[in-house]
Amino acid sequence: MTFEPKPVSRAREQVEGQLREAILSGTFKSGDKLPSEVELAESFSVSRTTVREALRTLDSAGLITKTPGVAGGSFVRVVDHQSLGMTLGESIENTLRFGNIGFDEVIRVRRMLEVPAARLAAQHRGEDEVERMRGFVGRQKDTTVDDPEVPSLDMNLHMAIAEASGNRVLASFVNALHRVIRPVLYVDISPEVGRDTVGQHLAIVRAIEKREPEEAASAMEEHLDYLDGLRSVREAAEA
Amino acid sequence: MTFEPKPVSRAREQVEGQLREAILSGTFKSGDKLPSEVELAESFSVSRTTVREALRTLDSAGLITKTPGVAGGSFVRVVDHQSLGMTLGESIENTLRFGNIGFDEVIRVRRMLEVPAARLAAQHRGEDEVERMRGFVGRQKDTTVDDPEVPSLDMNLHMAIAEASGNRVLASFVNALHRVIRPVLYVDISPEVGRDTVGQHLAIVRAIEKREPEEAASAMEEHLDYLDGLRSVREAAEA
DNA sequence: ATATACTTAACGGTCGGACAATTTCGCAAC
DNA sequence: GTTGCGAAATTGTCCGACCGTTAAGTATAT
Repeated sequence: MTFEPKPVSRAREQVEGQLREAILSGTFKSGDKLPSEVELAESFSVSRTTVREALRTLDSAGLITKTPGVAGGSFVRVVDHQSLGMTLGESIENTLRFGNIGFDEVIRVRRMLEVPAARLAAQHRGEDEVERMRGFVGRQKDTTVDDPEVPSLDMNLHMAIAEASGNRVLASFVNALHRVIRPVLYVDISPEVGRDTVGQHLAIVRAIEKREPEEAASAMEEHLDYLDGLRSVREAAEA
Repeated sequence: MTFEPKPVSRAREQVEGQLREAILSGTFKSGDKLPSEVELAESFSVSRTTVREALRTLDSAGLITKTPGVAGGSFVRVVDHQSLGMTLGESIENTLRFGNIGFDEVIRVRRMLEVPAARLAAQHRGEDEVERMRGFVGRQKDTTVDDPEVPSLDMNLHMAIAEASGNRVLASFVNALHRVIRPVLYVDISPEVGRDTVGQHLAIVRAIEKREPEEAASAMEEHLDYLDGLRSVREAAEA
């Protein structure tokens, strides 16, 4: 029997652990306000400083939000797949900036996820979801390429497709990847590229609307091929 | 011109932002030791409390580690794809426990990633990576099903395959998913299931060794089909 | 009656200083 | 060589005070 020394548990960690467990096990539900810092300090018999450090960790982990003011306090955040995407995106962004993953690797994983997403969307879509997609494509058609909201329109469409797949893990992954892709991909696009993109988007949405999984998948693949082509052209020009 | 509201920046956030930026931009490199808390407090002209809150956030975000003692301090953590997987896994686990994503959704995304991973591994594998895989399979063959390290052996193999794909984003995603899958999937497995699993693992590894992408992909798909079958049988039994 | 300005109270945010706990290192003793 | 001990540096925790923000209530002016 190997004896494993258990790392000493600092007061902060214990408070943090108990609160995290209480939140995840549902003792505090979404939107609930947990006791004030002084109350928590008293019930744990620690200083307010220690409680605050624990709360800061939970805040940074996305489990709670803190708001000042008389009606303020620590509130349990809604931990849905949307916020999950944000959180994942941040971590990926860090690793990317750190240089320990490459942008091309992100792009390839994107393809692994978005093509099946389009296929699934064609199977599971609802009427309202198709309407949302059409809305994004329509607005994209009406905007000029220098409009600052072009990137987010594109991202919104891709995310709408991923959400229509019915798989929330898939949606949050796509969300996370786009958070990293968006700032890089949409620089210096010509009006012609804008028209091409809208056309490809329209093809994807139409296939989803018709409930044609394979058509949707190949339309998405074609779209991603087109984008990859743009990127390699641009990179070659820069070199 | 729309006037955008000014989200006031708390002192803690500014310190945190500057430090984060310094780390990500490479001013502090991996393993570097940041100035002590008192030094930081002086240079930012804030109290040590504020500096500590900022450091706590960075710690929780995985950018630094803090160790007490005379040779202690805040050190820049290596932000590689390995640690990324850990971080992503935690967030996914939270969302799963919170009930806002389902285990079946995790499983489906796993398939979207691991099948291409096997295919890519067959293309990009190195000799040492095959050796690692064989090592895991071999040890798995020699262990009994009640051995507590069976789950981690299985996970290690799947991760070795994902890493051999050469795509670190893919590897970290697979890593993250397995962190969630592991505690759920490996309960009450029979010796027969153990033998089947080893056989399927062996088939995958052999295909990768032979550099046969499609064979590797279909072997992986078969393996995942088998696991899904087990799960639905067990769920039916529980109901 | 309605809008405006002022006060109050509750809470998180910041401060400063103190002490405890942990770890490393050097040095002495055995 | 091992053990024991003290010194030093750094994070961890504590306390008490005050500042800043916010919601709500109250008075005041229009």
